[in-house]
Amino acid sequence: MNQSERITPRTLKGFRDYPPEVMIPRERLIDTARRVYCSYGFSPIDTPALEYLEILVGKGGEETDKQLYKFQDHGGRSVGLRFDLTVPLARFAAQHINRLGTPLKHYHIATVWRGENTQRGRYREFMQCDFDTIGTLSTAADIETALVIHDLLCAIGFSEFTIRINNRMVLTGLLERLDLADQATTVLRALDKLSKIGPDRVAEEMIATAKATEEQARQILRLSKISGTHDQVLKQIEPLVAQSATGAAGVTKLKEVVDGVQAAGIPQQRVVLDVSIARGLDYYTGTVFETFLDTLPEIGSICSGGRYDDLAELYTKRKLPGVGASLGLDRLLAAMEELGMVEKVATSAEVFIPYFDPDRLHDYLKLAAAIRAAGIDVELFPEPKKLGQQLKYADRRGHRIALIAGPDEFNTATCQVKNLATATQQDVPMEPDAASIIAAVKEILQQHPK
RNA sequence: GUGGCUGUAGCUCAGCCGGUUAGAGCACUGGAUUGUGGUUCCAGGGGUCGGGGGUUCGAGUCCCCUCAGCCACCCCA
Repeated sequence: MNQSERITPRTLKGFRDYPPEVMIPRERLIDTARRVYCSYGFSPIDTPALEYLEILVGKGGEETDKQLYKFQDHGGRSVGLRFDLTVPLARFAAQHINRLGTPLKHYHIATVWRGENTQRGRYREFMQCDFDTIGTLSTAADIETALVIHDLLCAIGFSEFTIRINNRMVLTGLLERLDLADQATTVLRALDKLSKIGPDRVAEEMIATAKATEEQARQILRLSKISGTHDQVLKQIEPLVAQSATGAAGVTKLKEVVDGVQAAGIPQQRVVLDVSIARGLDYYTGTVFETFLDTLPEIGSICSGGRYDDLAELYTKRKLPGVGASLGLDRLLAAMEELGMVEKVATSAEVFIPYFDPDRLHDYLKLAAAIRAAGIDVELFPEPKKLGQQLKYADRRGHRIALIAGPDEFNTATCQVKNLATATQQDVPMEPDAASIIAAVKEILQQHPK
């Protein structure tokens, strides 16, 4: 082919290829998320990547609409790629609730698309792992959401992280009292930046964009000075929202959530009441969560969510309150990569069989089949190269055990079981069903678990 | 979407005021070692210098456009 005709292989901005060393930890993470979600009784769902545009538009606020990938399909329909998994879930719930009943406990692990500018841990195509409880107003579901986030991060292998919790009603109550309720979104957006830009600039922004007075801004920022134990924080918030029924209810809910979380046995320091977190998305109405890694806070929240009691009302008359959260799989992976938590292996098969004796292909195939039948992943090298080269390949790919059998071994009906990590090996009898070999392999895998 | 920085081998980078055949380390392939990997030694392959256009006798180097990455804003997982 002429060089000028050749197409440059490339990927779009914010879209990535996933080679094995990326996919293996990625799939492990997905497995972990599945396991934790299932352990709380959540069951899997999926929805289409493409939705009618009207389903997606106007749910997360102006900014999210700008980031939506939208176009006309072949039939002239206005369509869009899903921006998150919460909006499709709300549609799903509204559409199927009569058949499924409540409460609905679902998890949804899938790709979403946002046409925004890229940055580290921030892509245009990325995967979210959502779990949601639909159809109950009970605070038990809010508490459980925090517990799932906690268990999930522990299961992934984190010990130093902080789940920040707030309730939007607290903020709404305060804004009502200050007669700023109609500016809620802009005020909350500004407040959300508190940890990043500091109180002075938040105040400036509130005055500029939300038309707040200096006194109003000062009142709101009193929240930011609140700190201490859960009880201390709650005591300080109470008087600020006392005149507002909404605010008082928010404080009560907040207390119920932290009490429940504590009762479930979660270490206090991992859960922080932070009245400044507001979440950008417009649809949150109650409890909100953000989760930060203490060792890498600058990457942003890696698991966020909250209660959205009115989202499904856009699709159904029926009241369908929901609460849930979303693990940002790709952002978390970027963080783990940076923290050196991602082991670089190119294979998940523990056992490697070198193609040693060129005349014994069938014996190797049989051996591999017997080991696979025992539930152990095994790779047979495809060509009878020099043994040293094959072992080098096995070492590089991250196999853990090599089963070496050449003419000598076949003559004595044995097989060398070699532990690649410790460079030790043992001769094991090779039976037709490979029982002794399988036993030896299992023993090594047990002694040196991953 | 706006602004800034960056782009040379698979990776990390060097390459002077534009000058002839574009370098290093690591990685890769082969050999030393015709049956044993992660150490060592030797050899080799691999680049139209992100892409396109311009200035120039001459461009990796200067200018413009474009694509991509990073950073800030914005927003968020």
